[in-house]
Amino acid sequence: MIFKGIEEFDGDLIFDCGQCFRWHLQGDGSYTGIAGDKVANVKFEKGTLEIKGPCLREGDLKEEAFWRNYFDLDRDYGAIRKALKAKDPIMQKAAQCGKGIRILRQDRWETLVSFIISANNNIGRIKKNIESLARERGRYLGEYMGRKFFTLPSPEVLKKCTEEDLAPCRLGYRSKYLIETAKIVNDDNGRVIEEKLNDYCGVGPKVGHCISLFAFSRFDSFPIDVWVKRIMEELYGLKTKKEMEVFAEKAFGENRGIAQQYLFYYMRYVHGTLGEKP
DNA sequence: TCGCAGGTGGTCG
DNA sequence: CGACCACCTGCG
Repeated sequence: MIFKGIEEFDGDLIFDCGQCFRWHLQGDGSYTGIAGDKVANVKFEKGTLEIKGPCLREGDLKEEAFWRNYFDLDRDYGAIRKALKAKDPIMQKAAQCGKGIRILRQDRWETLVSFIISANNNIGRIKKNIESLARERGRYLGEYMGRKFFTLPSPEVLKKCTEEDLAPCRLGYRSKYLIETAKIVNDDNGRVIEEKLNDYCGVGPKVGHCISLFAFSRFDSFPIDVWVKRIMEELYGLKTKKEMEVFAEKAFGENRGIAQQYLFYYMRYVHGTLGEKP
């Protein structure tokens, strides 16, 4: 499946800026991963996005619509970046470096599960926890490019699990959060409700904002994690989270969620934990 | 060994 | 309310 004429798409940024945890870099620069129950390999080169997958048929309009939506292809990120660059000199640089970032439109339940797991956790372990949960309780889809793929367990499956059942996943105290949350979501017929985000167990302000942004495309959500807090202290001289929230709304406006992604990536670039990138 | 990691929930004052 | 603090786990 081919999408042409895409101006802003950088897999290294999209798949490694903290919004998703199930995509893996391949030797050729492409990414292989899973979204919902769809396994795929994604490669971008010179304005052309190529998506391959074990179950992908050429000309499948439904599939095309799925990936177009998933990668938010109809949004003009160039225009958003341009507008953000005009806000201040710091954001100008951040948005410059962040060219190619897109906010995925991820499955709500999967995003909820992923970010409950992310709380007080590090990326490496978050990824392992999620894969482990999928492997233990999800549905096996098959092997693709040398890797076995499993879906995440549905609310219905997860609500029936005990903490003991989930022990092999090494989720720690997050196990009971997931089980409790699964019960609530299951009672709502499997639907994750945006207005109820903070009622879910294990969802506080930070995780809630991540879900709003990454699953509900609420671009005016501005998740403040320790990294964003650090860089805003460093670059903008702000101290408290409250100050940062107020500032972000005023300074970055309705697209402050994307601004957050640019800042997050920019900090890693500045501090050299990332490879060279113009 | 001990602190820390992309916070949250519970408990005080 | 706002300010603590315990919390599973694995890595450095």
